[in-house]
Amino acid sequence: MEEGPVAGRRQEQSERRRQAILAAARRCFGRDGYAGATVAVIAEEAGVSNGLLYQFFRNKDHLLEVVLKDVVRDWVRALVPREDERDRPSLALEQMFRRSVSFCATNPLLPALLSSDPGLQLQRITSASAGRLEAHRALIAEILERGITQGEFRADLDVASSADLICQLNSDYSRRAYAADPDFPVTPAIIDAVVRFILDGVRAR
Amino acid sequence: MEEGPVAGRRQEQSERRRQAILAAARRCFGRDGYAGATVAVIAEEAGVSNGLLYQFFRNKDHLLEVVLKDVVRDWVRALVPREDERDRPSLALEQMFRRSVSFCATNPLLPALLSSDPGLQLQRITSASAGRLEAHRALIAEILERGITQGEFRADLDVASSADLICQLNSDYSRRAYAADPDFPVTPAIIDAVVRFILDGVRAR
Amino acid sequence: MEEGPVAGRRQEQSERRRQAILAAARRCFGRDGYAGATVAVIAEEAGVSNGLLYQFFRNKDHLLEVVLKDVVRDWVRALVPREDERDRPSLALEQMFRRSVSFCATNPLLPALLSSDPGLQLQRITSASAGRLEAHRALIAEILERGITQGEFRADLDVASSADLICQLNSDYSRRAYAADPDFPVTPAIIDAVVRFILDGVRAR
Amino acid sequence: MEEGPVAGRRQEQSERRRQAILAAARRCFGRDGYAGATVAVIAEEAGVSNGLLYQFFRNKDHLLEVVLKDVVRDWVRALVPREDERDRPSLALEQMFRRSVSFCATNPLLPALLSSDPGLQLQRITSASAGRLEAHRALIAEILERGITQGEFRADLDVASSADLICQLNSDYSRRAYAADPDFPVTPAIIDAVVRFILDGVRAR
DNA sequence: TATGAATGAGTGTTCATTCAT
DNA sequence: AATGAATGAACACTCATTCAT
Repeated sequence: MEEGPVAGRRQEQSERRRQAILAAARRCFGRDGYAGATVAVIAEEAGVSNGLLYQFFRNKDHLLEVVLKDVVRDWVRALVPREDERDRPSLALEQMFRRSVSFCATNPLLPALLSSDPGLQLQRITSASAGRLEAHRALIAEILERGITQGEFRADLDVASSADLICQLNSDYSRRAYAADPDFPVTPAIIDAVVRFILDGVRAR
Repeated sequence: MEEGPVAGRRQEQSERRRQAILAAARRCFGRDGYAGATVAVIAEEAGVSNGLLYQFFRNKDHLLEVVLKDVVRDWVRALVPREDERDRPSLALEQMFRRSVSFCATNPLLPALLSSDPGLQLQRITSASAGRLEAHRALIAEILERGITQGEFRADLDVASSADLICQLNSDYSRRAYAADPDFPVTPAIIDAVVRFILDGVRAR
Repeated sequence: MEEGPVAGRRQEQSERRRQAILAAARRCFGRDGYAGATVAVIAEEAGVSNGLLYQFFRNKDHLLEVVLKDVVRDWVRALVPREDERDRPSLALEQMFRRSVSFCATNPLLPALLSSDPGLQLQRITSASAGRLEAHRALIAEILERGITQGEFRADLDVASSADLICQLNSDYSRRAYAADPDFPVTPAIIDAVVRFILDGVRAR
Repeated sequence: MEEGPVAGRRQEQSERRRQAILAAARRCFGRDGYAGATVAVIAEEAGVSNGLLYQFFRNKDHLLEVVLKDVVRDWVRALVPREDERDRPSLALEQMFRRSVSFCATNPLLPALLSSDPGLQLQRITSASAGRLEAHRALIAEILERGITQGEFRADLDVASSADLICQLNSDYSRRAYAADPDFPVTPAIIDAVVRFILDGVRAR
């Protein structure tokens, strides 16, 4: 009924808790997978009660759905080329790759999404996000086309396949950067090698 | 107690059932993920009773562990260069890539393993298999070294990073070949493009 | 603290809200049963907040208790013979029956009470209302006695049992009139038949 | 695989447990209503584990469905006129009434069904049983018709309405016989009075 | 007085695991 | 060796109740 600082503070705390739940869910889903993560643990890590979760999200599925949308949104946002990269396709490709890796290194869950984790059984859910990945691939294709036009990239490049490959490497090393598997560390040297590899593959000789 | 043909036949049937369970488990884990697969369904698909499973395997975890070891063993076996590829590093790389994709296209579960599927919660388990993946990478490194020695590959190649990258692409497209996501199909054109990318990246100019 | 028209108006609105809650509770309990009705829905239908309910009623049980008392009070009030029926026992019986049916047709919840709905788990609660039902039966007995005295009813009538029977039929058809089960509709013809049955059973030959 | 006394004994015990669950469910549903009865309590009263219940019944709903079907089947079975009552309509009506009361006095849950307990919210479920109640009413109508033909019952009897009324009383006192409410006991005297009332209403003068 | 965000005990249900046969 | 009936711990989810505002 009453609007004002009082209602505001309450609403504010409520929103803070909602965010805490989302953050905890990102961590848990990313760490334990969908089935492995329990609502109870998510709530505990968020520092709220079991039931509060259901005031914000219809059910566990819905929570995951929202988390995924947020993560993918953040990721795609990070990938968009900066203004000064517009006319330098090679740089655009390189920076996109590096930003993606950086992003994932600090963002749980995306790896699972990118690898189409069968444990998530997310057919319906991820299809919503699939469009965004497609957009990402289209973005790369666009950069490649521009590079060809400008003569910086090979004229005979198979744009579609190359975009797929680059998009794939983007996802891969981003995922591994997060997973931080000690047996397969993603060192700066490797990152540099991959960048060189990509550019070698697309650049005109 | 009894030795002879009867005991032999029994043992034989027992081994056949064990294999049936392992085959069903491969399918189920690959299709449904670890948490999604139920012991009951695995037993049913194997055509045995629920309880028999526990005569061969300590528990669900153990079953997965054995399945994974087998799958990785089969995979690595398929990757080893053929005799006639020994002295042709480029061909060896290409065939290794193509064989891996073929293998995964008909082998559920490996993709999940390769992507460190968090749904599988394989931290402890995969460490056992990690050694084999490491061996795979070493194998690639060996091919690269030979190619450099023979002058077929670039002399300034970063062997370790390149091996990592190629191993990664191996896993990626193998995984995707199995997943068969309609939104991201792995067409022959893409396979060819990836092969070309790899060879472009390592070959001497 | 403050006395005057403001306090009065506040108190007035408070009472109006209390009544809104009671009305909503009648509807909900009648429609959904005790366990099926939720405090949240009752509050919503009453147009008040969840918590306000607990300012007027100790808990859900208490709310039901009050609702039941009110309903039974209204019902019994409706049953009391009118002035002009005082000396005409047959008419009194008939009108009582018809009024009860009419009352229940527009009053949820009473039917559930009348049928000792186990879903309501009313053992302790209804005992409070039982006295009123007993009063109703006594009322019928009284009418029967008067009818016997006046020679309109059979002299050998088992008053207690007959009162019980009539009270029962009262409840039955009242309940059914509300339930409005399409498979067992309470038509005017049935009402008439029941009235005739009752009068046939008690009237002197 | 193996059929014989061993498998038989196991199967036998299994069936015994199934029956124990059904019996416990009858008691619990009858005593506590659908929502009030918990699966845990039913299992405990049946002396089995929580989970076993779900080997026999899909879920709580299904369990109730089966229980209801059984109860109604038993009840209707009890109501069918005996051979020697065939040509004596008055006796048939009387015995039907008395048998129904006896049946319900020892059979939990039927009362709840008969009173269309809204707490059960059984629309879909009971509709299956509604047919049986309809059959019951048809049975009474048949007896009435025969009585009219034989000249034992009033020629001007409204058969449909009378059948409804008698069916209703059948249900009522059956229900009350089970509920055994101390405030409204069903004494033999009352039973006799109701029987007399019914026969008075239908018999020719 | 009035709100509704927050709680947590309790529910129905699943499923890995055991064990009598 | 093999079965599958039986177990019970664990899960997602609901809802009566409380309390800071």
